[in-house]
Amino acid sequence: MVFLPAPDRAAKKAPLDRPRIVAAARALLDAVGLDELTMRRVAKHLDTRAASLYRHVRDKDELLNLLADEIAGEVPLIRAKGPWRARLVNMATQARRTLSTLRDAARLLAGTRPMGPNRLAHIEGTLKALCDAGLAPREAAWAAYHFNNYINEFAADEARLAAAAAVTGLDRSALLADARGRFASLPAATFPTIVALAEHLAEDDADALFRFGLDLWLDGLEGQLGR
Amino acid sequence: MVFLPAPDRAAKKAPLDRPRIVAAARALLDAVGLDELTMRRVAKHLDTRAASLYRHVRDKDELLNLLADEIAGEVPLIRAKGPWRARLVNMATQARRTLSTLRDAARLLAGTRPMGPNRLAHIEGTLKALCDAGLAPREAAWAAYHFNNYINEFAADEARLAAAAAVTGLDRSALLADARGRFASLPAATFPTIVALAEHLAEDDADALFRFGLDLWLDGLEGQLGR
DNA sequence: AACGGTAGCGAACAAAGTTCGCAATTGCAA
DNA sequence: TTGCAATTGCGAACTTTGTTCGCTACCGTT
Repeated sequence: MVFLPAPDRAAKKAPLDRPRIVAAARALLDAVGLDELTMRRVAKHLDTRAASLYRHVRDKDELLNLLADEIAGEVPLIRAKGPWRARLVNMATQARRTLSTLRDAARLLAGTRPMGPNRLAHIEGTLKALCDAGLAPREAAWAAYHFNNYINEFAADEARLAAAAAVTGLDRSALLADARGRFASLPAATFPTIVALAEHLAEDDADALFRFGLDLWLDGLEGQLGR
Repeated sequence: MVFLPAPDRAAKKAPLDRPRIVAAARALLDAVGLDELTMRRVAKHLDTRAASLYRHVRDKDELLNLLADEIAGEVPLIRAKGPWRARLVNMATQARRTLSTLRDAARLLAGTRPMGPNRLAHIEGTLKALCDAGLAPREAAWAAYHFNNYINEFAADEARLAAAAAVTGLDRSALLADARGRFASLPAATFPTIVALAEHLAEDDADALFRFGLDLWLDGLEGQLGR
């Protein structure tokens, strides 16, 4: 007859379930980042131990997929009204803003498959806009793939930069300045163009860079419409 | 006085150095893939133990960066002659072909920073072509960033698919067919466009998909030239 | 009141990256 | 040739991670 854990003592510790686990992972993603998001840490955050999580989640991969869709749910959906190009610009801008704000969000999305309801909702919106633009089904599907990839990968690259900054202790702009310095001091005989353009090669203006690539792509798409 | 390891016995085991370590990693990347590329395995391939590697390489990250540049060296360089657009198409096509052929090559490039000589050579070529096209320095730098990202990320996505296939045991087209099936059987009320376009959403035609996105992008770039 | 299924979790495992300190070897100078 | 210092190899160990096993305790039903 063991009495150690005081018989009733107040808080009974709410039972574990998937939503609570995902919520804990969500909180930790912000707090410690994707690289430090471990099963043990998620468990500790729920005041339990890692083994318990496996009653509710097959493995870490499943948890990350759940988390990825959770994140996707935080990206605002754009209403399917108005001219298609403005809609796509809105979608892209919002998505990037959100993904860049949320720590490691883009890296997470890039590493998981988009089959959760929230991610599907965004794909649905993109496809709708592209069909409204007048693209044939096949081209719309292809364009949607590239559109989502563009956003995700751009944001993922930003996240990688941020993560690198976190590791080195320097901040983002210091890291970029360093890269510019390296470009500038390469042998001009071997890499003349790199050296000449060094100052533009790691500019600290992600917004403009993102907008530039997006507009390029949308211009191409508009051209595609006239066959 | 210990005689155990037979005094002279033929092969003396060549000394370790960076090139030999990188070569071993290169061989293993093909043989076992990026996920199974461990320091211990690299060491074993050189008939030594993991600890020895650290005399020649700071850590695994450095080795991966070295390996990434090695891989980049296997992507053929395109001569800086002829019309800029054809050059860019050649570069992109060659790079993708190579990266898709070499197991996990693109994933590796996506996860490392492009500061080795081979990767720089490719950047130089891209920048040169874009300058020749008549872009202003700033735009050329931005466009080069997006160009290389497009190739890398496309190939990285293919690599992820291949890796997923390797894990599940199914092959690439089975996986895509499965994805198509999932899209098709979603609730049509919530995701009408996805369901309607399901058959195009995970098509098994990477070449066409790549070409489509590339042309879109180049079209946009051409438009940019007329200011 | 008994009992069967489920949830929690302590303990342990295997794999990985990395470090430490010692032994062997090598290169260089006298 | 000899002696010494610097380099190199590496066995052993530490840490962290994902994951599994099997026991215990509980909960709801009959």
